[in-house]
Amino acid sequence: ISDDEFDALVRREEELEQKYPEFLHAWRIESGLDQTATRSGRIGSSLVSSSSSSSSSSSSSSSSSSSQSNDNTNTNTLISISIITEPKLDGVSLSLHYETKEEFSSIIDDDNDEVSLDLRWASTRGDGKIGQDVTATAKQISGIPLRIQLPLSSLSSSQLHNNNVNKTFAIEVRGEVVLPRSEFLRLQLEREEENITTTDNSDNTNKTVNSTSSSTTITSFSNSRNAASGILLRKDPKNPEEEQIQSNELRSLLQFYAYDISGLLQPRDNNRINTHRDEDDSTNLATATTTATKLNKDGTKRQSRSSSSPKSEYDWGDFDVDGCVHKVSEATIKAAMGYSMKSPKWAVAHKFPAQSAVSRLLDIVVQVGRTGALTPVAILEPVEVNGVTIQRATLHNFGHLKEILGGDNDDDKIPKYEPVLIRRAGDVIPQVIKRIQGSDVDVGVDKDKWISLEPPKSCPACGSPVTYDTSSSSASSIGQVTRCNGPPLLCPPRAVTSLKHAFSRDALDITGLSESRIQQLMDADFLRYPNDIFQMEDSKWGDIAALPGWGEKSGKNLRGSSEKVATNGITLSRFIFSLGIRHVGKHTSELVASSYGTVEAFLVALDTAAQENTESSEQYRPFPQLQNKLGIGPVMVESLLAFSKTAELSAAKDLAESLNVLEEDVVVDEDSSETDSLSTESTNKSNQPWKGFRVVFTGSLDGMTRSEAQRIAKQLGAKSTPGSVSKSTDLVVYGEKGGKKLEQAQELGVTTMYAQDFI
DNA sequence: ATCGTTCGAATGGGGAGCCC
DNA sequence: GGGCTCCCCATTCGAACGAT
Repeated sequence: ISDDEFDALVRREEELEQKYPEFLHAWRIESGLDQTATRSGRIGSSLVSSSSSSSSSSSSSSSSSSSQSNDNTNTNTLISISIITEPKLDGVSLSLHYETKEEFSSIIDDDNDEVSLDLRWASTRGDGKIGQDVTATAKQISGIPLRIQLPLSSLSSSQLHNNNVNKTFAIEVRGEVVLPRSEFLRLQLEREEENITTTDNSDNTNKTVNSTSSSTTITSFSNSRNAASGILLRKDPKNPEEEQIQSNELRSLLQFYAYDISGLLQPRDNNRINTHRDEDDSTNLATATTTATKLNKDGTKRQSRSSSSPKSEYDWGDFDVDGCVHKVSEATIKAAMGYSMKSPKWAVAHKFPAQSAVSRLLDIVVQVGRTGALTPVAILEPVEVNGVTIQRATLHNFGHLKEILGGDNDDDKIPKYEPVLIRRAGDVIPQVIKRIQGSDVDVGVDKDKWISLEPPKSCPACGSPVTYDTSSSSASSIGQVTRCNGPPLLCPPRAVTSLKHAFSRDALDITGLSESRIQQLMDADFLRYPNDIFQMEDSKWGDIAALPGWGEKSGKNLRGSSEKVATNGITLSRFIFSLGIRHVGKHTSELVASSYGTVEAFLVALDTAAQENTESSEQYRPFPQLQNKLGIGPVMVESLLAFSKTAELSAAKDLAESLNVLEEDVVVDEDSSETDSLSTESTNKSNQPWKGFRVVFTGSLDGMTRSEAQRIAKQLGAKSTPGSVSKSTDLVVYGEKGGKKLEQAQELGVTTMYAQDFI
């Protein structure tokens, strides 16, 4: 529901509470949170409700609870959580990695009271994927220290007595790179002026090779986030000194504000570096009132920038802010809450409402996706929203489309030029909100002026009949995805997007091949299967370079890219991901890869599956290795089975032939491949002391991550390794600082085991 | 002119675990 | 077993940048 609807509900609740105070929950009165909860909307209420659930059911596992402070005998114990609110800067996120020079052991031995960490590298996009390496630029950005000193006392005792003595000690600092608005405006003016003068010159002396700048006209920046991004990604200029200076100047305009420090920085005994405020003090960050925390540790004196702008560095009136972020400040609770794949779970963003505008619907076109999904897209009269022109917006599917545009009578068509309300969701994505009935344009009965809202009966690209995703229970057609049911490779848009997917960065990682280039190569008969790029004959590379839009350089680059992949090889999970099997994305590919280890094993499994009788009643029979894999269910197995029976299987085999597909190794974080010793263990069925157990891990397990431990438990026959303790739990393995779960286990009489014994 | 990348949200799904 | 939450998967949009 929209923020407006939510606020309306909150107001109604307030009214009801005043009218019937006898129904107020005890926690609302006690917590003192009720005011903020209603005022700040979602964030407040979601936190309140989660803490209320933990107090109402005695055995539920609240995320963390500071166990020392459980001296309160009240059954309605509330966990006190402090929330810090900061502005959400609109910039480019940056991940900084700092590492000690020496191994960890020597740091302790030297009787230092500080650890120094040096900036190793900086990359855009910190989570999971490695973004672009921008280390060189980052070193010149104001607010990014080259070295950080941390007091040893800030490290937890478990870290100090860690077994990993011969590892270096590293932390990751995440933050936002921004260009202050004043600088942005100044740059914009400068560029506009420069453009006027250069265009004036070029009118007369077009031929003169100008020495000051490249021949392309300098376009002015349109918004400060993109400008920051552009400056950040700008590479080191090779040639003239002049450009070098200009580049350095631009870089020095950027500023960095940290919002998260993670890695091995842990609280010690819950005292040191506990709340946000303490964290600030210990690393000499800004005070709590400054909102954006600035990482500005001494030791590295940044050259102070030109004092043209004497404003306070914490005056965020000079920054673009697109909302605010509410964060849990206690480090222990933050650590317990952890991260999802994309973002921390201890922070919630509350964004400013998006601007909306009115446009007109000109047409609805149907796009064909890689999996055959037919997606309706609205073609709109161009309108300006938040400084950009909107002309298209996805309508997701035909059920959703009808709900938005269907009108009062559930029409199956809509007149052209009908006004629609649109906005940019999150200030980025064009979105059609609703139809505004009552057009001032009368289109009459002209058939061309009416736009159909019905899904097509056949694929607009290849003419194959369509199917509708059958949702398991609901028979309603709302929201169903319409799909092209024909052979994927005979449907042009599907063939192109399949190849695009196979060459994408997370798959085979071939650069220089966009969708349009792939289309071009397919039309010219150079490309049909992914493997073709690796089997290209020498002469054909020349032919490609001769195609329109190509050149010697681009041809050579593409060839270089493919040869690099061929020689360096790719991991098994990337190989599997590149096949584009439905329901088998990046993560699932890793799961599958970790089940088979080698391509050979994987292909053999597909082969045997292909020969299986489809009528088999046992769901996992075609893929016994996947049976106990968490995260892989019947639909995925079905999808793999379907793939094994298509012609694409032989294409996959060819690809495996010409590529060096690497065995998965333990470098992968979660659910990584099996090491040799483990796989022999797993094949030895007799060695399963925990057969059928449900095993829960809690506390820190020396020497291994929790996911590693969970995997090993499964090797030992464990049935599942859930995250919390319940009645059905058979065994709890506890390490240092295992708090609540251990207590619960003892209450429930579940068997427990010390982590060292487990190891 | 093209390519790859960045920012972000919305849709409807599958898989898994927990509570009742 | 139904209801619910959380994570993962696929798909869509546009502007700006450096490099080519």
